[in-house]
Amino acid sequence: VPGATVSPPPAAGTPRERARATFTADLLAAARRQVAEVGAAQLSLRGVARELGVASSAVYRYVDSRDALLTLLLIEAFDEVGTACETAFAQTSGAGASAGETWVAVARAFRAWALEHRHSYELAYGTPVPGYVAPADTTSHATRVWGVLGRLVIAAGLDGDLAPLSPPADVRGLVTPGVLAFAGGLGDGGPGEAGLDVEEGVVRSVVLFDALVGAVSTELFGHLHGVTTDADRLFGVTIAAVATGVGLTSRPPG
Amino acid sequence: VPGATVSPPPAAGTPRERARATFTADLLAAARRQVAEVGAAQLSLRGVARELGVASSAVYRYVDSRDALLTLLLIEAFDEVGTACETAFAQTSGAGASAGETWVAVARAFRAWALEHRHSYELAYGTPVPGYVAPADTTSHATRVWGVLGRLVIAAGLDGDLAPLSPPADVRGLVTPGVLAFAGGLGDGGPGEAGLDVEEGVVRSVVLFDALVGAVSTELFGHLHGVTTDADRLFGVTIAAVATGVGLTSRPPG
DNA sequence: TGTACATCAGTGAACGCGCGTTCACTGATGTAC
DNA sequence: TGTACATCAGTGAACGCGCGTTCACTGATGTAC
Repeated sequence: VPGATVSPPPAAGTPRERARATFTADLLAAARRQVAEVGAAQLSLRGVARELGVASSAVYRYVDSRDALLTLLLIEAFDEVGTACETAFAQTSGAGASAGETWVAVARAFRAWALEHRHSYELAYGTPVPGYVAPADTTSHATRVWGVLGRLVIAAGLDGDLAPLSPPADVRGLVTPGVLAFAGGLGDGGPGEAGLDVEEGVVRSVVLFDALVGAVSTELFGHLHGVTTDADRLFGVTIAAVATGVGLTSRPPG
Repeated sequence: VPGATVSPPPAAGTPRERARATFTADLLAAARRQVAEVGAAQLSLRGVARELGVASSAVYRYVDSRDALLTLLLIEAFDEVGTACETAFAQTSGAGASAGETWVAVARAFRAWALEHRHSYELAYGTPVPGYVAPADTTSHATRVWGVLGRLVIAAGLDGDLAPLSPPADVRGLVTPGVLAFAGGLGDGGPGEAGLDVEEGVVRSVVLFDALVGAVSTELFGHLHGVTTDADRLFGVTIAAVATGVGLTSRPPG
């Protein structure tokens, strides 16, 4: 009956596999909750096991080590924020918004995710967790936000919404070949086809990325505590100002 | 002999007091080294005691708790970076540089300190140390960098180097009264006398501050790893772009 | 100058806590004939 | 359908480590008379 295995039933696999899958899901959920509560640096396998009502050694049937669990959560975090930014980009630019408006929407999505998942943000963009180094296979997930920023710049160029860098800067040789290749593969046919300087585009993306991390980190880590009466609005103004800096013009409608 | 106590000798105080002072200095130095090596989150009183060759309980004669020690180091960090920025500001603006040039110099000083004191930067501007809350008396030290940025904006306004916020933004009611008062006391007579909108000036300072933290955090926390061939130059371009965003024009010389 | 007392520095043991990881083990679930 | 064996899940105890903080204590350094 080889055909039977082709179309998987609602819950696929042998009973054992299903049990394993659900327990793994529970384990990840518990780990997520733990990170949300105490932060990634304080994530402990024993704590997770405790929450699941299971011996601490049992966790090792499902996960190689604490660091492996951290990696799973890190990938999840990058995917969440990546999806949030991609969605915001698609919806806003799809609705015919200017590059500046799209940028603000993406930035707001980034911030909203960070505020909702404070400790995931810390794990992804904060101080590295002591003793933990993210393995190489996390980068493809981390890159998704970069992809959005890159396409944002490209779209702005295509729409004529891109002012020259001001002050003018020589960016030749600033960007790594690997990243140049990555940027070249973005958008419809890439930035080159749009007559854009790829290197300069990457630099603009870096400024945008720095702005995201800067604005969210200062707010989340308490450096704006007592400074503003309306963090939301201040974020918007801040983000818009940076847009001007990178040359993302927000043309008046019409 | 009350007059004798008025002019303190080179090493002041009773022998006991002097011993206490030097031991305290040694303790702080060891704690500094420890933070530089393993990071603030991993700072331990036992580790410090070990480095000093002393019983762990002995440290409690000099410091109330681990948190109190962290506070001392945090204040030190803020003072270091504050001094660095203040010096850069004074030297550059004193040499007749434009607002844009002064801003770049201050930003470079900020970054240089961060690179040299990685873990102090993390303590001051990174993810909060789990379980530690900075007491209120650290804020006056944290504020020094803010003071530099504020005076920078004021100086730019006085020199006519300040373009209107672009895109124009309504910033009324955005800033807390306390911070408005702080900003009003900056510079020679304050921003009001220079015909500046104090609230708008604070917002500009926030953008600059976010840019500092953003650029340094992304670099230090590894998010630009493999992106650039010259982090120094990229930082300069990034920072200059933000200057344009907040309206700090760098007029061509002459 | 000398004695009696108070102050302070530093010791070492202990309390109580938490952690990651390993390992021999008991049972249950699957598989092959 | 039934038996013999292999696989896997989960247990509980243990190893070895580190931490912050307390506490009764020994000595040395200071102070008052």
